[in-house]
Amino acid sequence: MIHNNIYFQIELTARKIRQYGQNVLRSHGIDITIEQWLVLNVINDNETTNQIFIGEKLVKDKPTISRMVNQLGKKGFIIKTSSSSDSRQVSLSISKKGKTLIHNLQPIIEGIRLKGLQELSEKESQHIKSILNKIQKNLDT
Amino acid sequence: MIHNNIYFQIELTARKIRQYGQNVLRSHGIDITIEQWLVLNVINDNETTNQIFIGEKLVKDKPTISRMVNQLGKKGFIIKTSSSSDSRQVSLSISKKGKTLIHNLQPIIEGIRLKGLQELSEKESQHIKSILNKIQKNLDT
DNA sequence: TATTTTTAGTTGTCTAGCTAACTATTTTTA
DNA sequence: TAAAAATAGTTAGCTAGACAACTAAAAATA
Repeated sequence: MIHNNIYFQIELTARKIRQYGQNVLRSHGIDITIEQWLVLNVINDNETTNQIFIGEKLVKDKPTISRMVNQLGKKGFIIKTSSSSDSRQVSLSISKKGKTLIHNLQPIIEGIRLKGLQELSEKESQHIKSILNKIQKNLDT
Repeated sequence: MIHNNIYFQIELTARKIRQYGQNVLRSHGIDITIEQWLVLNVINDNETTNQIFIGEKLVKDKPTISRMVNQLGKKGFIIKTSSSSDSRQVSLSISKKGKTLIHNLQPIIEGIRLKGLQELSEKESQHIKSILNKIQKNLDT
C-alpha cells in the first residue's frame, strides 16, 4: 500500500510542512513564501552574494533562483545590483524592509519549526537526518 | 545552518527522489510523470474509482487530481466515463495501453525504489516512517 | 415538494521546480 | 590575440500544488 511507502511519506511530510508554514505566515499577514524566506536568509547570511551561490546552498537550479530573487526584489526585501568585478554576476543584499521582515519572522519561523518537531528526541532528529542523507547519497550516484 | 535543518532535508530528499525517478523513466522513453504514475496505480487498484477517492489516497486536492486525470486520459492510459449512479462523479478505469504501461513499469519502479533504499535496514525503514508520521501529526493539529 | 445545503468536478491564477535554449560576459587555449 | 569554451543569469514551456470561485447534480430539510 502506498501509505506504507517511504517515498510517499517523505513527499507528503514535505508538503504538509510547507502548507502548515505557509498558513502560519498568511495568518500573520506576511507576504512571502517559505521558499522565498529561505532565499532571503541565504542573502542575509552572505551579503553581496550572487545567485549561483544561493542555488548551491538551497540545491535549486538557476531559473528557480532567478524568479524567486525577482519576487523578493519586487516586494522590496532585497536590492539587486550588478557586480563590479564581474558584470555577469548580480550582487544581492537585504533592504531595510527586508531586515525588518527577517527580524519579525524569526519567532514565527521558530514557532513553525518547534510545532513540527514536538516530542522528537535529539536522537530521533539525528537519526532521521542520517537516514535521509543515506537515501540522497544512494540516489546521487 | 540550513543543511542541518530537518525540514530542509526532508524537502530536498523528496525532490531528489522525484528527480531521480523522473530521469529513469525518461531514460526508458516512458511518457509519464512519477505523480501521474501514482494516480494510475490507484485507479488500477480500484477500478471505476472516482477522483475524490484518488485525492484521499494520495492526499492531494481536487484540482490537482482533475488535471492529472486529464493528462492520463489525453495519453490514453485511462478511460473516463460518467458514473451511472451519480452523474456528478466520474468513473475511471485503465485502458489496454494503460495496463501494458503498468506492466512494463513494475520492474522499473521497483528498481528506483531499491536504488534509494540501498543499505537501509528494515529497522531504519520503520523508524523513518514513524518519525515522519510524528511530524505530520504534530502539524495536523 | 420546494428550497437549501452538500458534494464532485472544473477552471483560473499564482508559485515552485525542471529542462532547454538563449544572451552576454569572462576565461581558456591554440 | 583571436577563437573556443565556460560561466551567470534570463526567458519560455511544461507539470504539480495550493487557493478561490464556479457549475451541476444529489441529498437534506423545512
